[in-house]
Amino acid sequence: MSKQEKDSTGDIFKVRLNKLEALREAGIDPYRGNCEQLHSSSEAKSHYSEGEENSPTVKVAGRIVVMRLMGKAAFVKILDRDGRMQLYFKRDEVGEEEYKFFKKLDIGDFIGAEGQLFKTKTEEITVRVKKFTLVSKSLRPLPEKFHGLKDSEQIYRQRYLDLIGNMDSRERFIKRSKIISSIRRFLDKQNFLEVETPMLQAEAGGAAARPFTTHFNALDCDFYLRIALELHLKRLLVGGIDRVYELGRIFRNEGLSRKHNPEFTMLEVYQAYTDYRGMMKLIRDMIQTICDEVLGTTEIERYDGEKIELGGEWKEAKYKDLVIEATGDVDWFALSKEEKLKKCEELKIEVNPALEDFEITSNVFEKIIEPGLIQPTFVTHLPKELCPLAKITEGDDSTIDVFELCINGQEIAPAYSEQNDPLVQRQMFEAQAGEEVQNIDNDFLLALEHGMPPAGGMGVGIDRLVILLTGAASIRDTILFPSLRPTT
RNA sequence: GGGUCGGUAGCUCAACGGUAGAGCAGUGGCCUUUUAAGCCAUUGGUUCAGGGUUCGAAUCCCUGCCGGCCUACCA
Repeated sequence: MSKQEKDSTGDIFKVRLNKLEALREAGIDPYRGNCEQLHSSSEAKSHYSEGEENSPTVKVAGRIVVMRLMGKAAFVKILDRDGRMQLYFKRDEVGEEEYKFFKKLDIGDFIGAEGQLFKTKTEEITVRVKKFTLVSKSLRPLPEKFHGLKDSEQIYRQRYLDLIGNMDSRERFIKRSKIISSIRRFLDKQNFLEVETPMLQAEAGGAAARPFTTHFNALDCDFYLRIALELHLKRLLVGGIDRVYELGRIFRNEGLSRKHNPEFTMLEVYQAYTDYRGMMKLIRDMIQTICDEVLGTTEIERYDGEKIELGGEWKEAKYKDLVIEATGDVDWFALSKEEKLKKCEELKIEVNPALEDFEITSNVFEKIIEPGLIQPTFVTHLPKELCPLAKITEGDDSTIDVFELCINGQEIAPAYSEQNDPLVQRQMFEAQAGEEVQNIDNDFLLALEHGMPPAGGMGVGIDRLVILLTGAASIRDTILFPSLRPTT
């Protein structure tokens, strides 16, 4: 097929391949060139000073995302890490031959450009290009320039296209990274030590979730991907690292939803010589510091327009009081199991009748109370069955010293006064394990028997925190590459 | 796993039983400050896949694949 015939097919990829071939014939290999990026787009813009003669020369680089050719001059927008920047190409400035070459560039190509800054008549700071270089060629078309990429599947599978076309998505992910670095700064400043513990574990403990299984060839035994960070971090408390945290990925082999991704990022923090009340202050300070450093406001607007205020003191409420309030006229906790089930029916809460009493109550909490906790609320005094790793409340052996911080209708962070009595801990494990006694983490109990200082501990689901702080509609909008079924 | 909605040009979307279209992108022209630039011309389709109903299917039915939402599972 001749070049002419290929061109007439209209297939963009083939047309671009031909352009690439033509460049190479002319002695230009766009994948061999490079350029200097002295300024990012926003750095360049910050160098502008009124009056073009005062403005310095800048060297910028990025991907062409918009091209507006007007005969002998053109406006182009490039995208770099800081966003978009406009370039102005004029035949009389870059030279006739160069301008001819420029006109053959495509949207999607990477270029480097240098020139003086000026303001257009609509006040946009723009580079008046003097010299430019093609440094990488794009062979595929970009998504539509105005609407961007809309197809959710393609957004997830080809996130790079989403990041090029959808600036709100791009900004959300930048915000995620800034939130995480803000968290690290906050904890480091208070002398917490960041550590890394095993992701591959012979027994996946610290939570009640189904783990992913893998095989460890060298040891010839099945291993699990971790489902929590807790048990290793507490071993470090035993080891004398009395302020410790880990921020990393954990894996739970469970359903996918708007609020769940099988691999997600967890922060767990342990501080000795404090308790769950100390954790309250820590998490509030931490979130308010993020608001200050990253968002510049404590007021969040959700995707549906509802406002969340994160400033000031936060509400506190006892679990039991919330349940009684939500279930109305009767004392929920005085009801028999049958009466509870009946009440659930009245309240239109689907409950599996085989569940234990406290599980039915937990269902009520998760289905009608938690979704209503939009403003930050510390829910305290949870029933002991829900958290086998925490201390029993003094003077009330039915509850534990714990809070669950709920914001945006989701659990953002649970925190405990950590159980450090090795004998009580063993009992709790045994009661929970029932028949499956072999699953008890004896190595962890051995560590506890050596003595663990009193401590407050906390887990923060980072993805959900990012959902909250960015007003995202789904966890998939906060994870660059969410889990999807592979395409064959 | 169940329910439900969707999959049409590279992208954003029309057409909803009667010849598959538009805008953007692309290609060829015009245009020396544009802002989703504009103007003229023009290329581009196994309508997700496979069956069925029908004179005729993108459209109706069935099965499958992929995804969204809801739900289930879920410390």
